Amino acid sequence: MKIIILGSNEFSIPTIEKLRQRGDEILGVICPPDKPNKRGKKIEYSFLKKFCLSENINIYQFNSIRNDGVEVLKTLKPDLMIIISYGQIISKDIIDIPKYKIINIHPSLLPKYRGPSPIISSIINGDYETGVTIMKINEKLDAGEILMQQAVKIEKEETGGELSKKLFEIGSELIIQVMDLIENGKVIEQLQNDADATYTKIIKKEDCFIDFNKSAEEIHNFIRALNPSPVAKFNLNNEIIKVYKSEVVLNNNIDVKAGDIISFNIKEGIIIKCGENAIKLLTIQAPGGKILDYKSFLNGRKN
RNA sequence: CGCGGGAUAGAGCAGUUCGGUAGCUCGUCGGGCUCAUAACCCGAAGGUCGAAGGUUCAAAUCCUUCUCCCGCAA
Repeated sequence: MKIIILGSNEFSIPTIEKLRQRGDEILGVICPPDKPNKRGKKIEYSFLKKFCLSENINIYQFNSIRNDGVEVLKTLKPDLMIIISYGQIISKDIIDIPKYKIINIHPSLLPKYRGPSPIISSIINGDYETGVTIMKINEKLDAGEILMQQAVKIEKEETGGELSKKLFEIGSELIIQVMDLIENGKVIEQLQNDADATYTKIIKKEDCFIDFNKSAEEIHNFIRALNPSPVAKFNLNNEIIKVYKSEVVLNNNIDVKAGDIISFNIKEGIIIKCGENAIKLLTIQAPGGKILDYKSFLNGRKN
């Protein structure tokens, strides 16, 4: 088939590679416009764009795909379009361009966790299982018919980044299976039950601050969900400290308030009291500094 | 040219203001103590001070240029 991919990051890459192995033709990859500047230096292309450049894949970039993209897409005459983590809303006239419409990899067991942050939300909620859904795009957000779905276990200490990688890897395999079914006319479209739908919100920077009134368990899940991006953080002596890894420490001392520092030394580590139990911060980062394990962080630091 | 921090031993840092013996903590290795230890004591190894040029009797430190890393803001 002639395929167009819409993606913004590296999670499209497994799918692109598998499609090429399968013998499909990638007409092009649509990715967002280059961000103008990073730290006042040169323009840095996205990982996906760099990959496409090195693999000789056509790249299309539209400020607004609804306005600028339609004519180009019509000209390309794709059989199928695949959306993998692309920020913009797709309008009806675009959906109708490809012969087999547009399908999407959504990293959750739809209709659960519709919206922009399904992976992070599932870890924050302490779920033991999530999944990947291949669905058709329609005008409503993440509400199209389900073509294929697979449950995936969430490992105990798995981070948001690790789980994302895993889910899109599995998603790329499901895409291949779905395409086989489409070609054979055997694909089954299953409606979502909107009554069961749950929704996730976009995670903003101000949402990343740790609330120490919550239980250590919840905070630990929050930290690993937001690792490596956008990263959980908290305020320590007017410095914003990012936290990448943590572990729960049993501590039900009533005399210590939630948010108080229980220990801050190399021997015992950095331990902060939470609403229930306490949390030990293992890997952290000060502003302007590198990501450090707690021993290195404390080492040269005058307390 | 968006704002800012940084590069010194394997790691984290001090020293740079005001030029004059390369330091601290951790780790590593060796030894000791101990029933034992990730604890404690003693000792050792480990450096082109990011790169290049300049000033100087003398540069980690002063001047010029460059490279790389990171935080914020978008």
